[in-house]
Amino acid sequence: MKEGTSWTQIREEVLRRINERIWQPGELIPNEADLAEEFHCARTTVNRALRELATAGIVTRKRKAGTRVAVNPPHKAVLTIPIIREEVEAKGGSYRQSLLIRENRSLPAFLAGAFRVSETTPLLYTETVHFSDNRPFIYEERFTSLTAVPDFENADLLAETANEWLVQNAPYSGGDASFFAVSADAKLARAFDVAIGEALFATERSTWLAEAPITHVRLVYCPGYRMRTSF
Amino acid sequence: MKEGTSWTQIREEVLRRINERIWQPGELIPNEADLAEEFHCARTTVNRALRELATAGIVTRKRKAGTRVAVNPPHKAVLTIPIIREEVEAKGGSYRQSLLIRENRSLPAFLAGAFRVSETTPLLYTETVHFSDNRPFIYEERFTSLTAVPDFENADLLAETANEWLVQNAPYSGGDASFFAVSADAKLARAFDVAIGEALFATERSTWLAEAPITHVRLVYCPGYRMRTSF
DNA sequence: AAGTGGTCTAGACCACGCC
DNA sequence: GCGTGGTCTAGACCACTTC
Repeated sequence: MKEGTSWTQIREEVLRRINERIWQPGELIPNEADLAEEFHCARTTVNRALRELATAGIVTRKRKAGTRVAVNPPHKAVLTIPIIREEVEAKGGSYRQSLLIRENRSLPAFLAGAFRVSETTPLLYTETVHFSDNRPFIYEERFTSLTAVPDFENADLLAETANEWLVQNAPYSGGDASFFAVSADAKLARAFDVAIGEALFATERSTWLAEAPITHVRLVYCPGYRMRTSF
Repeated sequence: MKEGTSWTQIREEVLRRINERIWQPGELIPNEADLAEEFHCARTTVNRALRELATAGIVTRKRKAGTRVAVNPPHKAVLTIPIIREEVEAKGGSYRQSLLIRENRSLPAFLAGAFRVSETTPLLYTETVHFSDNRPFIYEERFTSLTAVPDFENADLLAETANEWLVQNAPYSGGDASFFAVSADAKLARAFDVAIGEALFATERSTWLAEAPITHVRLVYCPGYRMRTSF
């Protein structure tokens, strides 16, 4: 049929009225039926536009109570956690990795809180340096549960990074991540060729599949690295 | 009417088939019409389910090419950037701020790349320490454009933080953020009572409204702080 | 009880993109 | 060309929430 207004146009118009304070924060905006009449379109189309705005946190919707302009702008940013090889190559660098350690280890005590496997779970520990244009870029320390991913013990980690192998072979249902600063210890200082105590950006991530822990990884980035996002 | 299957049920069933590798990564899944027939529902309902999965990055969709299981799990995390007062109070701490500096400044050269205002734009510079239970929590340095937000010059920043005032009074259309590590300089070392050179976690954010820069802020967190998120 | 958003249907046309 | 997803319609019933 293609008459009236498209849902994206309605979304933009509503956004405009909110940004120009025609509809104030906290204020009730017209209901779907009225907006459909104003825009000469079906109520479904208005619904789509407002639903997207609600998902984005711009408005809040409740049955019977109606649709209101959200009081707080959505202080949210989507963080994309890239595959290291892709991050390096996206910046035009050449990627290389060096596998330093690969051995079975039990869970170290300091990880008991972050990585919830029992002390007897067999784990594979790997330590890898990722290079960008032959300069050390990321220092990776990873524990992977061989209970959750038995095949990982036989993975060829020289051809493929642990990250890539797991992405291809171990689905996960959730995870958590943290971001912080560390001082370079002797090992990191040597790896990055900086002084001991240098401030480095680091992240830790755990992933699991239906409550079963899969892997825990700590990445320490080279000096000066910034993780970026837009919103 | 309420027959067939709801779109959430379809979404869950598709997710199940993907997680159980019934549909492999990269593989083409049946088209909307066929799935609608299988689930005894309208094509619109299948469309809704698959659209949500595409938004979440679980599948990729192209006209004519069809719907495929995404090769990479969505390495995405939604980062909520909290209001500092709320972050402190959510952890059960008592919040207090101390406004150290409030004066007009022109744009410092080192920010020219990050905060794109002209050199002649009048800016208000504020420097604030945020406390949690009377311990210094965050050191904030902020530049705010008085062209974009003239009223900010008269804001009562003792009653309300700059962040809160801007959230209430200055809508924004976008922004970017970066996350990194810094070494404590003399000022930060004194503020947090740590040694010079200590590694601290920091973020920088800029926001703008329709290309017009509003504010640029650098937050340096207390030693040991971790920013966390789940996915 | 009544108003409002949430969802579903059946059908239609359109837009993109592979061939 | 033509198959596939993207969108829109008009109508209907449902579910939740406030009154």
